[in-house]
Amino acid sequence: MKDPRHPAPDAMSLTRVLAALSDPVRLGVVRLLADGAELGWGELRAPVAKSTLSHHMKVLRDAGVTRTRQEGTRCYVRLRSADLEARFPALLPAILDAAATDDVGADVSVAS
Amino acid sequence: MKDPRHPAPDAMSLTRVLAALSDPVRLGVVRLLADGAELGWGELRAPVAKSTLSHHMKVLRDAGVTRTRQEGTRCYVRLRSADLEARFPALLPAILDAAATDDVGADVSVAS
DNA sequence: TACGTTGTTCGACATTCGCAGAACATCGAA
DNA sequence: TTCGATGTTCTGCGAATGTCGAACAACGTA
Repeated sequence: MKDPRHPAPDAMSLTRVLAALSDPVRLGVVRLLADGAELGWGELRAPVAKSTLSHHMKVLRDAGVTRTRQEGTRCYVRLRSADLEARFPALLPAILDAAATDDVGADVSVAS
Repeated sequence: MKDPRHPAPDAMSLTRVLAALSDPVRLGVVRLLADGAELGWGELRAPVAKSTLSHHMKVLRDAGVTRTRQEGTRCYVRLRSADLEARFPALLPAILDAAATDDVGADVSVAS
C-alpha cells in the first residue's frame, strides 16, 4: 500500500461501489467495520489467502468504501461512512441492513 | 423467455442484486422503470446488440429486480419494487437516487 | 545485523462477464 | 402457408475477476 489512492468523494463511481459490495468476502469485511471502528486487518479472519484478502481490500479502497492507514508494518482500515453518505445518501445503511438480514459474509470475523 | 424463472422474494440474494445493478446498461434500464411503468423492451434503446440486451434483461430477471411478462411475441418488463422493498428495505430507492445524481446509464432510453 | 512479521506484487489459472453475430423458435399478419 | 417481427440461445472472443502460492519490500526487534 505505498500508493493508497483513495478516491475523493466526487470521484466515486456508483457502479464501482456496487461492484465492490457484490462480493461476500468484501461485504463481510464492510459489515465488521459498520460500527465505525478502525481495525487492523491482522485481526481479520477470512477464508481466503492473505494475498486474496489484500486484493479485496484494494478493491474496497479503490472504490472509496474504506480508508486505509499504515502504521509501521501494520495497516488499519475503517469505513468511509461520512464520505459515502455525502455522495450516495442512505445507500450504505440500506446495504448494511440488507446484508445483516441475509447474514452475508458471515465467514469473515475478527480475532481478538 | 420460455422459462421466466423469477425468484421468490425469499430467494433473492443481496450480492446477486448488487452485481446486477453494478452494470451501467442494466442500471440504465432500471432507471427507466423507476416510475413503476411497464414497458415493452422493443422501446428500449441501448447501445448494445439485441442479444446483449437480452442477456442483461435475463440477469436482472434472475436477480429478482425485474419481472418479465410475455404477450404474443412481445415482452414487457417492470420493476419488482414491492418485492425488493419487502426483501431489502430502502435499498432500491437509495440506489435509484444515487444513480440519478450520477446519471448512470444515460445512454439507455425509451423510444416512443 | 539478522530475523520474523506484515502486507504488496507478480505470475498463473479457472471462471465469469460483456459483447456481438448467426441461427433458431415463436407468434401475428399478409 | 409464407413472411416478417421479436426475442432467445449458441458460439466465440477479449477482458476482468477471484483465487492461490511464491517472491518481494518495509519495518520493528532480538
